[in-house]
Amino acid sequence: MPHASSLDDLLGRLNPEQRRAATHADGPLLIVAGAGTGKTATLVHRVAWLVANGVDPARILLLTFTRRASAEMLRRAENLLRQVQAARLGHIWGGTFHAIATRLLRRWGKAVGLPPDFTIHDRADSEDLLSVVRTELGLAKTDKRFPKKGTCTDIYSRTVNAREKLEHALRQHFPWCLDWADDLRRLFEAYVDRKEAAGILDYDDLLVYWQALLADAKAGPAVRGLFDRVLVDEYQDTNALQSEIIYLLSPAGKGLTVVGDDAQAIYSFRAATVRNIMDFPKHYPDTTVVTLEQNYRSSGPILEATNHVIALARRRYTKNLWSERREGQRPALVTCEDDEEQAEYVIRHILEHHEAGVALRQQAVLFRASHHSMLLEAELAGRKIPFHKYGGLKFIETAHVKDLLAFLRLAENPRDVVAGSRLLLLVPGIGPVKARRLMAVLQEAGGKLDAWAAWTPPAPAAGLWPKFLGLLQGLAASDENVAAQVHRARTFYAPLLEAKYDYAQSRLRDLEQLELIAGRYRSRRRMLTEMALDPPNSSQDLAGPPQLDDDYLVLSTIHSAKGLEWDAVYVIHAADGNIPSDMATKDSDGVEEERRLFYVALTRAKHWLYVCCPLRYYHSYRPGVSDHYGMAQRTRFLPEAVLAHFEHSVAAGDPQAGAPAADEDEPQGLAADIRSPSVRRRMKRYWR
DNA sequence: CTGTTGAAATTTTTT
DNA sequence: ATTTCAACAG
Repeated sequence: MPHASSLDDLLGRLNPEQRRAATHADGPLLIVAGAGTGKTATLVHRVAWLVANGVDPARILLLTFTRRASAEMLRRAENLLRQVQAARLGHIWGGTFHAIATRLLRRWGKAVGLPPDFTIHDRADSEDLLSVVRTELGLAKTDKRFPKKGTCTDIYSRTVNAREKLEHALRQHFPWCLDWADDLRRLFEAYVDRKEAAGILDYDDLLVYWQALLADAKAGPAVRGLFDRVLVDEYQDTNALQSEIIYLLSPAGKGLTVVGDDAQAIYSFRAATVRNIMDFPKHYPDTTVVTLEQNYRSSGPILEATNHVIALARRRYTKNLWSERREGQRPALVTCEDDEEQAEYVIRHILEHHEAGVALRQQAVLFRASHHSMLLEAELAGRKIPFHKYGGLKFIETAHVKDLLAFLRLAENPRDVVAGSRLLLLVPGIGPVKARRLMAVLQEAGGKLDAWAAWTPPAPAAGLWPKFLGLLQGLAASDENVAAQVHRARTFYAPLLEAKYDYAQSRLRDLEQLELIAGRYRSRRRMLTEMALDPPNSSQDLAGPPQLDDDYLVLSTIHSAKGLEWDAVYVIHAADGNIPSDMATKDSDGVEEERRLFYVALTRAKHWLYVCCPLRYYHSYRPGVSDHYGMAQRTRFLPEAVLAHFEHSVAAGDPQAGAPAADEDEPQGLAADIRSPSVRRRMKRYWR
């Protein structure tokens, strides 16, 4: 081990437990890492240590929760290796379960009957295909309403990922759909056939086929043999199917390292189960468990408070997070009158910190549901404070972007019914019935677009049809770069867009952005795969290489904030009904998960933490309630005993505005409009 | 068949 | 506010 001694110096910066984990030999290893305990540093050092000790980087598999986490870890490990002048990391296998599955299946999928050029459907595509199949089966017109496509997809996904029987999944998670069990079964069977016929894999299939590949008598050992070391991050958020994949990759746990924190399990709605991490030592005899408890992230008072929040949870791996830091401000619990006052308060403090030298990107506003930040976004936009929103509606999910990508997708896979129908419906005179027939024709012709040339379009489509067909044939045969293909589709599509949507100008600008970004991809297939697996979060993401000097505030759902940290964190809408979400309070498991979610939010903060609770909140619809305002209660996760660790304050209105209080009998919404007439106008822009 | 209009129902988090 | 479905005119 030529570099062991210099690496030792670097390892010396770790605490004893971290070092034990980083330099563990090759028996199964479970690292239980509390929030802010240097989990990433430990993993990074472990990767570097392995490579410095002669493990071939190309035989290391690093599974992370997001592509971003993977890139960050590889970057830091590479850095360490450079310092000890050891081997380069080179071609380590890093990425999400789904991304790695794609790579493996493109290469070895043939062994389980997959064509190498399969198409990947994202969540929305899966819903659409399921909906197509549903109408074909005639399940749409029944006396009682059939579950919505989104619900159907959730049910399907759960049975696959949790490996549960349909009845069981329905009883546990979708009891109101129990009546439909038989129809759902028929639907799912037809859906599976349909995907197979069209060469389509959805997210769940990527895992299913990976599992099948590993279980295959011939291909299994070959794929397993690719890796000497397997490291899995965020193990508490893996599901049953993923845990099987891990098992098949390393049945005895040799070379296997998993890292996680049961107190931060927040993805059970995606069928993740905390049992994976709890039972790990049972599944892999001789597991070494290392627990990281020294917190390096948060100030003493913040850690004190978050420890009390999570102490009220039921949990099994007990950790006592401690820190050497005592100093710091206590976290604040801020009571606000309403949403607007909350936005005022948050912005005021963001600006104060900013003036004191804390960059905007070192500050984050966190919330439970994507729409909780709507008003804040409008206010930020109005004051020209730059921000970046993670989670929620993605750029890729907007109708016009989906339309444009559908051109490329149909050219890539002419059997893709979802892309095809979407395009056909754009043509005037073509409705669902003709679209379905045309897709059937295409399917029978083995995907040859020429099959459409024989078709006589109805009068309204006569002018457009030849151009439409010509474009698609051109794209299908095209070997131009991807940007040029996007350009051709955009030129054809622009007038249709203008006729179909409001705010055409801003949508057209989005498509220009899309054309720019297309230039980054080597091939059309590459681009479509990336778009499905790792879509850009917002149009800002597409705007080109990030400027080092540009600074923006971070807005994020709590889920998307996982693994990240900021100097100042503002948790908004910390009221019962939002945190915990009303949706999740039907059983105690749901409430416990919401508690962990709240805990994740609080533990993102390094120096300043603000928890805001608006007393009055707006809800869009509630049966039998005409009044659209409700009175909120502080979140149940901050009972009196825990509150002792918070500083209390009341967000008084913005002193600068000096607006008179609203009249008692005047509806609040109207008063708000009068005070700030531009807010509503700005809100409208949000939906573009 | 298509395209439009209206009414009823629904409500989160994401690879 | 959005999605879904039914009714109806062309």
